[in-house]
Amino acid sequence: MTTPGEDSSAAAIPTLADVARRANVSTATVSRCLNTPELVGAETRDRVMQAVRDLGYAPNFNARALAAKRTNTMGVVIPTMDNAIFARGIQAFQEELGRHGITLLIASSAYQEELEEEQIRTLVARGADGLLLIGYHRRPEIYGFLRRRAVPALVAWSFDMDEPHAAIGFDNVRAMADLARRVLALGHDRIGMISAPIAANDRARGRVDGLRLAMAEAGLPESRLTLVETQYGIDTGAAAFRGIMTDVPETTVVLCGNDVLAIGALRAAKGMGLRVPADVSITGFDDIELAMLAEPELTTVHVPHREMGRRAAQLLMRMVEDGGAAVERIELPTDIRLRQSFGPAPDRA
Amino acid sequence: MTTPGEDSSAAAIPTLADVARRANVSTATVSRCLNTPELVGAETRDRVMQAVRDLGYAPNFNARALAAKRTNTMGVVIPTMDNAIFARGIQAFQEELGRHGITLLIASSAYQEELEEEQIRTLVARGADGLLLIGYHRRPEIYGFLRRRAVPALVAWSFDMDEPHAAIGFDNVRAMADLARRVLALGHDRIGMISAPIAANDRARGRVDGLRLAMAEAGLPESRLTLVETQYGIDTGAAAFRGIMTDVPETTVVLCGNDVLAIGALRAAKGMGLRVPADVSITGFDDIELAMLAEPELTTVHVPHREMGRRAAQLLMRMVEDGGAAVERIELPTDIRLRQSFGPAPDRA
DNA sequence: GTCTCGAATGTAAGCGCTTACATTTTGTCT
DNA sequence: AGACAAAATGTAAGCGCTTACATTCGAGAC
Repeated sequence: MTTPGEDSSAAAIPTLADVARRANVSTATVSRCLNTPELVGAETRDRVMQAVRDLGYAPNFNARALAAKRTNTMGVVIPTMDNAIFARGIQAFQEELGRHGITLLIASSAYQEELEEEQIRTLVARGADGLLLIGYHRRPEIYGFLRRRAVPALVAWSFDMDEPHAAIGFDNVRAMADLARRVLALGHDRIGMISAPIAANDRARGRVDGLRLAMAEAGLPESRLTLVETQYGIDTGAAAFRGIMTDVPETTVVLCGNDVLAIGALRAAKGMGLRVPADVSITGFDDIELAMLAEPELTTVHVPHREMGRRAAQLLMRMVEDGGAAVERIELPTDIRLRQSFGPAPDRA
Repeated sequence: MTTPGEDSSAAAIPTLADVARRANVSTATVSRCLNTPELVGAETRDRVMQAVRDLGYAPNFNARALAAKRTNTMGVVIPTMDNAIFARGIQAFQEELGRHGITLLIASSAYQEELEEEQIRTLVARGADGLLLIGYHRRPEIYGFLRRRAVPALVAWSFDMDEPHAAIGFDNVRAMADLARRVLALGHDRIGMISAPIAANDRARGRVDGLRLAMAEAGLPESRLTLVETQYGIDTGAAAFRGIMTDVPETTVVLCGNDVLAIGALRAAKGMGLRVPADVSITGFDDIELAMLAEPELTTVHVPHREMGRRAAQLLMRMVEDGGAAVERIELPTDIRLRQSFGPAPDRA
């Protein structure tokens, strides 16, 4: 029957020691079989692996992490889950990590700065080997904390040569400036912009700056710009658009800080009986799947999300490898997708 | 300029013992301050907390988990991140957990069965106190494994009284049958259906079954149904729609297994010059944000995602509390949102 | 044969924390 | 003033794993 102390009903979770006992080796050998099999004799190895199978043994991750100081885990804190923008990039990031046997811990900050800090600390406490962070903006203390803990962090979705951190992303200022130049070239001179809240979001800020830059180049005074900041969302985008067109009916184009806001604007325009782009042009940013489905199709800035995710994974793994010694910065190109929602400025009678 | 002893290169990560030393107490007391402060004298507590702050101490999660056998962590495996359908529910799930100081580990299976198994095992190895699983379908071994490990698991997004597992969700069969009855009542008798792959997906299967059920009730033979299975995606939905309308041009309505496929179908219809719903009706399932933005607005089955997420969290926490003794099943109501994409069957000349 | 060396395995010391149990301190009641 | 319970704190044994170091063994090299 059952060996005494091996009461099946109490079937405890098998441990390394159980495997060792069954295979008649020391725990060290079992551990080696699992981690560095080449150091173990073939015969022994087979015996051990058989025992592993028999017992249905699975290593306890926490114990392993504790003993080995390495977790094969990366962490990421995204502003929100509920957002097609990050979904694609993160998915690619995860896939690439998965290919290398690394698990991804995902946390979301709900666009709240303090929550992001907390999540970062949690991730570090959980032993993440490296962290992917969205955008540069966060208190210096956090970066200090990360450095002290020797946890390599990679900033994504942004790129700025003036920032000292490792990053992979694109230059939000330049990307938006490029788009804005096209806009201005078509005679638009009463500009609206709907932006996500700028305070804690360098990407949003950069996009606004890009527009301002292009306007300055074109000699358009600041007064020609109507800027509205609003939370991320289709509804809020729609409301912001209505606000702009009510306050400044002469507006000929509304640039949006992201596609979701733009979709909202598009919808609001339709609701107000405005034709797009005959009466007013609308543009987005990100080129999410929806952009091409909108009616009319949305002109927007295309961002290589999947490539960014994939390469972010590779880069971060490398950083973990060599202790984050070198600070690499990778700038990814964006390009403008001109679609139906954008046309020349209307002739105002 | 650095404070002596704060040599950034050597600054080791502070441990419980460091805090204890600095506060002049035993490690046990520090631990109690952190976990059960009411057991510690006020004065001592202050001293310890001060030391914690001074040192910037943060508990090592893995060590804690190892010693305490409790991680305050839940896990979830979702088919894909890149999917508005789960995003909302999971976000609510996470928020509710967060309110109770529990972290969520998210893994994605890319709709692959084996990958899901692997992720479940990983999550368990990482010490998740409980698991949220999408749908019932998975090998019995997995459920056995979970039981042996005493990790409570809650199935979501599905509900079936015949299944023995704890669950919170809705009856996919009934929900789709309800919608289908409405469809049939309006004279449609050449039915197309675009479904996600059914093999490993009880939700998708249930929805198809629901349609079949309604057809049977209405006395419509199986031959009146054109069923296409295809991967999740707008493009694939569009392709499937084209396929159906090409093969069986008399089709008067196409029901889709989810909104994303339906959006694709809508788009394809437009591309083919078909008017919706004058020439053909189209319906979706899930009522994601896009449904109302589609052109025409999409008729669909509304699912209370956020409520499901929130209550799933509560239920799962309770299950962890009492060791998953009682098997609770919660059925959530769905309802039909009739919108523009759906109308009476056209008179075929 | 003896010596050396490398391969295979074992021994045991932690990793940073929790917690049962033991001990000391304090306050209360007679 | 003494006895005793309750409150506060300490002691120390692990949790399950990795890994530096020690040991054993057999195969050449001489």
